[in-house]
Amino acid sequence: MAARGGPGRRDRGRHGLPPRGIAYSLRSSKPGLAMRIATFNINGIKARTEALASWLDTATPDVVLLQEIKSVDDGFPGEMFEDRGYAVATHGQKGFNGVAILSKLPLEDVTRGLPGDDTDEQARWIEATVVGRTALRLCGLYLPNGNPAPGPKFDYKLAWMARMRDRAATLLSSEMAVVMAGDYNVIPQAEDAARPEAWTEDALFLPESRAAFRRILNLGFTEAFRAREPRPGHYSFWDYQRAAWEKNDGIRIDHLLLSPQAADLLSEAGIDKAVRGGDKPSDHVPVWIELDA
DNA sequence: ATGGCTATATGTTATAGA
Repeated sequence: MAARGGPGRRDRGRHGLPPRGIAYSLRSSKPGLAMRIATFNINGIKARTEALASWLDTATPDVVLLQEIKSVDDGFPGEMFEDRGYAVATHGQKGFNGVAILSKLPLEDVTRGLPGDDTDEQARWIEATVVGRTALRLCGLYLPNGNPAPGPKFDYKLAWMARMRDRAATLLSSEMAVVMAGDYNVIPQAEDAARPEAWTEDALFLPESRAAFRRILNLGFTEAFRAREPRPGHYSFWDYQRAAWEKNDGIRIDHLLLSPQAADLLSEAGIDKAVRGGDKPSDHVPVWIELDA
């Protein structure tokens, strides 16, 4: 039987960490070695500032991609997060939509808006690069709901997904590690809903929406949570109505898609379900991954 | 059940969400 640890073990200093300057990858899940990246549709930053701050203090993510800040850039309480050591980038809009990124590492090369339609005024896409052991391109997205379907809102959803596919293909060709995370407003499979029969006519579950989602995945992305957890019954959204939370009548629509270079670094994925039971909760909860990055 | 809550701004009503 081979000794545990293998080559390189003797090079590690105290705490099992490699000495500074050693560049080999650690396939370890030790706390502090992984970068934790979360997506969270907070449903209004003004109403959720306290709940978000307390979740940050508990979960201590390195990066958070926020959706539905429902605020203009100037109205975003960035100081509250800067005080906690986060760099902040926002792409806001008055009243609804709006995305933001919080990061313990500096945010570089921030871009706002999904390419492909200069007439699209809706704030649903933001990108930035963070550099830890490797450079990581982060994309935060709030994909259109699309209801009622059929109709112009559903057409907008499908057109937006086609634009996202183009952007995703461009990012893949860069060969960077890429994380595209957010509220996709797509239930990928029946096992991602407690009552799939209730969603058959809904834009979140119509075959066209699911096919468009698969077309993006099929470029070569890995859906992180499903890659780590094959079993059904895990949700990220529970409606405020009809006692959906109390009945666990949820759907899984918040996802993190990883390019091959990012998927190779994936060590953990999870859903912070308990957040839904807190004070003044969003109707979504955080979904997160850990990367050895 | 024809959206039964919730958040925001357009603000004692409308719009959007999923």
